[in-house]
Amino acid sequence: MNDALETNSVERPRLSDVAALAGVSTATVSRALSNPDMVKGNTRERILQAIARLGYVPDGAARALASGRARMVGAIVPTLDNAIFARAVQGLQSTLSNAGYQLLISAHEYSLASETEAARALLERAVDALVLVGAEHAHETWDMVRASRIPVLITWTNTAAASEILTTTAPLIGFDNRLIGRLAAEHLLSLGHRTFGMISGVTRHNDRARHRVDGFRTALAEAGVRLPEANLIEQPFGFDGGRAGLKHLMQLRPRPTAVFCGNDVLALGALFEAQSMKIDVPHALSIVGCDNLPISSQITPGLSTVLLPTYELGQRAASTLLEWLATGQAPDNACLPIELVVRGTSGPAPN
Amino acid sequence: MNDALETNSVERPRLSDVAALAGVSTATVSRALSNPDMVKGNTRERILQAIARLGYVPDGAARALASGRARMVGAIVPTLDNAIFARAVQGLQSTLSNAGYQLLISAHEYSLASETEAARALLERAVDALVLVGAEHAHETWDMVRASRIPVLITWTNTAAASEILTTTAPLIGFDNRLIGRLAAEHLLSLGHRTFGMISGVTRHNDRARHRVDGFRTALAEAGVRLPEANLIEQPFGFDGGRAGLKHLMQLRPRPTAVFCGNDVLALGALFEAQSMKIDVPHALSIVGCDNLPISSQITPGLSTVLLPTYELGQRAASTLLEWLATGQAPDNACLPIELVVRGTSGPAPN
DNA sequence: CTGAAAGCGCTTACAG
DNA sequence: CTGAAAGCGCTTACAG
Repeated sequence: MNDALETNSVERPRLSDVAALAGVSTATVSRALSNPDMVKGNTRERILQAIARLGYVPDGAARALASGRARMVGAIVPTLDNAIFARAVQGLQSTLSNAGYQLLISAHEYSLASETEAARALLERAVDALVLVGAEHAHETWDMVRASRIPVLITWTNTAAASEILTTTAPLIGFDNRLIGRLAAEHLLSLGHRTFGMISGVTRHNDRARHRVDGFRTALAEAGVRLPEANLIEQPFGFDGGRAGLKHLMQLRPRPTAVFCGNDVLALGALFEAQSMKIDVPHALSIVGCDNLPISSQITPGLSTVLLPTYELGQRAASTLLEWLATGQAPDNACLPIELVVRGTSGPAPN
Repeated sequence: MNDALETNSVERPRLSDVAALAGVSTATVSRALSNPDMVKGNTRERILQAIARLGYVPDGAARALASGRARMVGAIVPTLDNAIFARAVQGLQSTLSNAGYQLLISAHEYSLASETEAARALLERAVDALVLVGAEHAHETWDMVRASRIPVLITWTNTAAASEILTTTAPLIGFDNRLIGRLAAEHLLSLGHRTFGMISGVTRHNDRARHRVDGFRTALAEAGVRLPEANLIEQPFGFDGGRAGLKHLMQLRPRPTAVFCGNDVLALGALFEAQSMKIDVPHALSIVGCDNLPISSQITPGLSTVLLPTYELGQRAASTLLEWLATGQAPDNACLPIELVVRGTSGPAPN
């Protein structure tokens, strides 16, 4: 019965159409929508009916311009093609949308320059806040972000960028990436390993990767074990990187009996390569990853890993940002708990 | 040297600030930005300098309101937690952002109701276009989408929703999901299998899943093979679903010698369960999945699968939408090519 | 090639 | 509790 209204009108209905139909002013309709208890129940009723009748959907651009809030949050991640970031984004998105915020997403594929472009693009959409991964960003990115005066949250790390010429900082919600490396080292040391390898993601412009290397190396050093340069290889994240890394490590002499990988994708690649090479994991080689991807608990032979609660990270980042937006109070830094999950590592084979 | 300007101004610079500094009208600045060759090179120069000097970033809300284009596209996917959707979103995002469009993303977790909510939320942000997965959506979703009068693209399927009480349709860019099932069936039949099982995702409200079942069953029937009800089990997407599905199938008598899974996540779960059950894959059991996730080419024993070019799908959807927005011409439907990738399937064990 | 001015569709003090 | 009106920061015919 409202077909005529819905189907025949050439124009999308406006707030004023609703107001006219309900016999009130546009101001009242606006209030009924954003501040329902400012209008009398009776009036509200009529307005809601008019809205339903017309199929009215507010225009976010106008609303954002008038109110100064777009109810959108931007996020820039390295890639969605790694489950670990996809999960975090999922956590971010679901928490935001429950609070009426939408997520504008962009990926920079590990390029600082495209991150800058992405930041510009998101800021141009008038996002209310921005989520970044890691503390290391191009000067231009920091400049723009600062100039925009919107809340910015750094995730995935609990450590401000080291090479700070910049005074710029932002609240951090993340993990202690050094501890990740330390947990791996201590675990492998406790099993009796003495010869190690590490396959890291590319550390340039990636503070998380660097800190993981750092923590691993430091913990080994504390135990009196040195990690030679050759025993640390950087590879692009991906199965192939893990495979190439392992291939390299396995031709070293003495051959490492334990390998720590910067994340689970590398670790899985290493595992697959070990299988191809007929290396007996875990008896001839123990592998520890990081992330605890769903697949990591399924795969055989077992893959030990450091569990990162990334979905929770996404949720936490979202709720932190929402509170920041609501109160105007910048939040404290937070460091989410991580834990080592042991599956199928063993001591070095006696020889 | 522009520190004073950048750091001390309390307000974010406006178009009018740029105009004042460059000594032109706001109209000219606006043109310099969106239609550079409408302004003299000389003038443009000065404007660009003023912009750089002030660190001006346009306000997207105002721009969207005035121009009627937000330069944003909304996408609603079932979940980002499956690599296959994450990849498609990545393809979508990168193509869009190259064209100056940003992606507003939402996930509905296989709930039609939350899809409706997501659609409303995105439409309220005044997106210029919308991308949906599958042709089956709540009545309310279709209504809103139609009322919004923006381009809407259906992806992942090449078939309009069957139970169309609705006259609503939208251009389709996707795969022939029936063919996926058919390819799996024909492959397994050609190996000599006669007893089959299928682990499908939940088919309710999921046309893609339904069509895959359909195609599998139809192709078997054409070869004179019936798929008994008990040999088809629906499971939620996830490793656990695959595991549970396989457990069920393996206790049937006669026991299936070949299993087709609705996607690779289910197939991997089935594979893991087979390993747990010490079933020799592929000799005692052949498994075929769908998607060709990166992991699927790495895993042992081999997993045959139907390769879906989902990254390309994302790109294609983006470019189609961009052209639609540019020309106003609704695009034709498109069906992307798929192909069977054979890895480690075998004929049934002789008995 | 450039400017003055209207207008995009909302929100929000300010009155009442 | 409600309305009249100004204003958010752009774009875009319309003139010149």
